[in-house]
Amino acid sequence: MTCSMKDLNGKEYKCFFELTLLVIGGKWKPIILYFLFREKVLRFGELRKRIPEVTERMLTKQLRELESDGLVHREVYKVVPPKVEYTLTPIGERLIPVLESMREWGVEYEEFLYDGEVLKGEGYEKK
Amino acid sequence: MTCSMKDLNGKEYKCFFELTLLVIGGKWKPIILYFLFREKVLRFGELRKRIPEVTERMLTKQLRELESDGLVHREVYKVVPPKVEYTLTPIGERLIPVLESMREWGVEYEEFLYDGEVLKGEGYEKK
DNA sequence: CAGCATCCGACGGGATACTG
DNA sequence: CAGTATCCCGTCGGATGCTG
Repeated sequence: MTCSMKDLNGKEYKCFFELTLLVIGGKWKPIILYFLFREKVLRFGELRKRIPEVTERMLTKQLRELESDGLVHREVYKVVPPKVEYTLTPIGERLIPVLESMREWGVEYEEFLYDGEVLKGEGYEKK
Repeated sequence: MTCSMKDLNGKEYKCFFELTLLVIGGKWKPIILYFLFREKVLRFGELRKRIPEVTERMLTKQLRELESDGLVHREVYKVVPPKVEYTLTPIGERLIPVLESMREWGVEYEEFLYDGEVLKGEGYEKK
């Protein structure tokens, strides 16, 4: 496995792990992708409701990045009031199994944490 | 899927995707994990040789985080000159299939990029 | 050999206010 | 409704130098 330098929209990556991380690494991207996968078509405001903690600015930014990376399709309707719908592209959908496997490992990992190998005697508290 | 707030070593996460991203998200972590998976036992200097671009500081930092997150085991031999060996823990090994699926998607995604949906007419160049 | 300490720049991401 | 435009700050990660 040689890891030569390539780049994606100005961001560098040395191997395919990193390429994938570049694309899904934004703070809100996995959640956005997951909601789009579950509900197929969502408007901007609908996404906001489903992810209440995100600010408009960040939601816009992350969606634009997902769009320019080709994972999300943005359909603009020329009406008043404005209407914009977001959907996954085919390559975006192919990412879902990866997210699923990450989720599964996360579940397992959390159990591991509570079983105490790491947190043994460190005063960790669950909120 | 409700996403309530929890935290891992002070870092917050709302769902299992994010938990996994917290743990593997460091710039050099996937590569470190992958080399440890392939070669089972590696000393600090051996890791450096395999990842020439990383600085000592960053390699140390990422290894310490992986260790405190329970993915990597650090074995210190009290000899002169110092000798430290790194290995994957069981939960660390269980992460490998996830990294593999990320790598596979990355390969597919790169093909998609070169087929031009995203880069069509944007002057993208392969180095 | 395997590190830690310090300094520093870049940028990811938050808060707030404004608009076609 | 679906965004921009500013401002700002914390952190990630690089460079360099020192040590048990």
